[in-house]
Amino acid sequence: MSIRAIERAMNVLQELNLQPINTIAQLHARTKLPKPTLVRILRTLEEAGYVENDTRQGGYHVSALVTSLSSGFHKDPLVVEAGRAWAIAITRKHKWPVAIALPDYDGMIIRFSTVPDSLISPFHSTVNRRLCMLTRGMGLAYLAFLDVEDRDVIIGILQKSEDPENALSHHRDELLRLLKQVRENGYATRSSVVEPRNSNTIAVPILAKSGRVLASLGLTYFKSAFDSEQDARERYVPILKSAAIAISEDLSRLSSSMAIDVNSTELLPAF
Amino acid sequence: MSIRAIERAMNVLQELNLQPINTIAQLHARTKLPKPTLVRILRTLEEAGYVENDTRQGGYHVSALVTSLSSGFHKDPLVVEAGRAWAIAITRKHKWPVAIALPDYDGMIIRFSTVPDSLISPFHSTVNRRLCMLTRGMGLAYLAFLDVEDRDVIIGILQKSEDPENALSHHRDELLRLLKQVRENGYATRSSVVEPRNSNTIAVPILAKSGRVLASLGLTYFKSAFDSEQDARERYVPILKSAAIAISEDLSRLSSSMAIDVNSTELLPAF
DNA sequence: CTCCGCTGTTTCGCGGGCCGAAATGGCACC
DNA sequence: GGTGCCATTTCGGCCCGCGAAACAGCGGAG
Repeated sequence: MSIRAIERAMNVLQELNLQPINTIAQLHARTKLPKPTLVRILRTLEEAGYVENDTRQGGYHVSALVTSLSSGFHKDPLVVEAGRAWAIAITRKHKWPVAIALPDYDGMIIRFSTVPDSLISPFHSTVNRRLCMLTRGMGLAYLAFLDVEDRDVIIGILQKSEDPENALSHHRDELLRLLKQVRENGYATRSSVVEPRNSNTIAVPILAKSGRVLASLGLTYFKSAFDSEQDARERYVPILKSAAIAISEDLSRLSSSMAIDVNSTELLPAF
Repeated sequence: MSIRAIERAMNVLQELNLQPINTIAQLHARTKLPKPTLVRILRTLEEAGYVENDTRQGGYHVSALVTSLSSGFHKDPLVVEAGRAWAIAITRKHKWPVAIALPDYDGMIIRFSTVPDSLISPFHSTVNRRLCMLTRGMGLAYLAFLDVEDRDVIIGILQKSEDPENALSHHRDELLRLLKQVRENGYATRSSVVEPRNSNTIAVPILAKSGRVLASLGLTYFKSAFDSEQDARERYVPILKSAAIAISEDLSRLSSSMAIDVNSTELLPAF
């Protein structure tokens, strides 16, 4: 009962957001649409200004105008707003993509990702993607720092799950040992039994000043870029930890409603 | 040669982003599309999850999923990334919408706006909107702090413009007097001869540590909410000034590539 | 050079999907 | 009950999007 052409166009636009550059063949494979249809849809989006056909690179990519399709929506939690600039700064300096994930019932949802900023990264932009709590670095980094009561509620929920990625919830001792270690280390990594195997994620919790865990901050890299896992951890764990602390500080300043800043006006230069 | 249904849907989606809630009648008036067509497009977008039909409020609005249409794009300048959290914090506390604008040739372009966050605001989300340099608060706040050389280049360009909003460029003395006053005050406001008359904007420059002006930060309010213009200025100018300084500090920390933070790891708590 | 396999793009005639005037149903106010 | 105005549904016609097929433009292999 709805308009097929529009559904297709929206799917194409979503797909275009998943990669920096998209060939017709890739889009054809992912959307199952006939190529002439894709060309027509892409031309339409291009004439409307949402898409650019980069002939040098041989493919299409979204343009700046796509932001106008969502500019009316930003109800991101403040922790995402506070964290996004830090995430971008890390990616600029260290190249690998960084993401911020928030808890959602029995998993984590990625709310911000610098994948598009990361030139070397062939990863898909993973905004709005759901991550399992027990096998993903960003899930573990959150769960491990949750207070015991809330944590046990979530583990209870996970035990009812059929998802094999939640299997660890049935081995409580093993799970608690893992969480304890995450807490001691101050970071978590993705389980090695889970896809994709050629990359890994290091994640740290973002804590409120009160100590409550709000979100997690994760960096993803290709294993092949480092001699060992240990190398990557030694390099990025301190960076992520200090960024998490900086986000936490920004956050408390922001939510304190700028009372201090307003009072200190007399200290300001004359502008 | 392009697909009409898609063009229409994209226009509707853009319009939906301009107001928190949109009735069919409003959309009909703005897009000139027949109402049955609108209903069909909206149902399509709703089934795809981009739009919600809020029957209580009697209208449609974009949903969280629209972010997936632009999640692959964030090449915002760092100053926008650094400033957005502060803009949101101001709007949360003081309700009025706040925007960040960047220079673009002979005008300013709004790159971020908290209009959607501002419940009281019936203003349109103005992201990507162009503002005149000489009549708008955000333009003057930028231009006044530009170094003399660059400033004169822009004034030269403006003098060639036919736009009546750029008329002041032909009265150099008057213009320079205005800019001098903006510099002394540390803020600018929108010219009173320009639409919309029922609101006003107070804007301050965002300066790099080097002193170079990067962008402007503006707050818009209804005149009727205050006894006088002076009341509004006394209240919001200090807030905007301190926020601009905070953004500037965040920015220099972010672009210093976090070298300091990384080295201070030993000071961190154990997480 | 020619063939091949792979791209992205254009052609074109068929058919069904989108279109919108008109009708319907719903709600608020007089 | 009447009168607007609203969102939504109906339905027949016509147009417009559809996609198989053909075309064109590579680069590499034979």
